[in-house]
Amino acid sequence: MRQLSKLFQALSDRTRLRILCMLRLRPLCVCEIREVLQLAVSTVSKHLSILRDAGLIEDFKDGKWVNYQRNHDPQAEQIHTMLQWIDQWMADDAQAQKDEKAAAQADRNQICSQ
Amino acid sequence: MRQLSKLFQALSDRTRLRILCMLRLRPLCVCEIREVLQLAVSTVSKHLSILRDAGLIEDFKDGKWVNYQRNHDPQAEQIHTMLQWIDQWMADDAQAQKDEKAAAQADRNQICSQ
DNA sequence: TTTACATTTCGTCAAACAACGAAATGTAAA
DNA sequence: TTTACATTTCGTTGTTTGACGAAATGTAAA
Repeated sequence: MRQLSKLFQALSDRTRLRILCMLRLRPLCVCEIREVLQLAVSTVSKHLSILRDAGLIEDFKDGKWVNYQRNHDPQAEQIHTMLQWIDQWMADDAQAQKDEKAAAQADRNQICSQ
Repeated sequence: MRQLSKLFQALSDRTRLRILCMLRLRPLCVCEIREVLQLAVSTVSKHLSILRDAGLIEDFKDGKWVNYQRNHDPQAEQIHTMLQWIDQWMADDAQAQKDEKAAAQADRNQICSQ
């Protein structure tokens, strides 16, 4: 039950729901997500660690970047069901659509190192 | 999205998850739930109002008692899916089983008016 | 190894939250 | 109407949370 409440706790923040929606598009690095959300990098990093600790996303490194993607572990059936359930709920969400659009145009090579 | 984060916020507290599990058994009044949880009545009432505002449960009056049950509105498909998903996750949860047992034995006519 | 820079960790602050008891509300029986 | 009592609302308190900037960490190129 503790793990379950932790999962829901991770999902109870709108910023984190926005991140989950963005990650439908493709894996994103912290600065790409930061660009869309317009929040401090440390804040975004914290949100990502909460989503990861809840088992909703995972990360993989690519040079100096850390990419985040939705959990692809085939073991985690319930997480996948939950993510699909969220996708369904958010299907027509204006903010999510706006964010996905912005994320699609975000390019880490342009955004970073400013 | 606001409604969705509100739903997850309601689900992010272990006490409220325990209440949802108890309500699998039958509709319960505040004092029966209070008996199982061993919390102040005002605290339980607050938890119930949060679950209700999120659309997870509904109440109906029976004399001086207010009964709470899981949402039975046939319109609320997504809520039902979510409740089933939670049931599945909690299927083997020891605390939930203990609570359901305690709730089964709780009798409002004995518990109340002490 | 030095440098550049993406990311995480740390410390702080204001807002939100869960708990409680006391007071208010509502309902049914006396 | 008075009384009893289940429930809700209100005000307070300690804890958790989300935000930030600064400092620390890690990685790859110079």
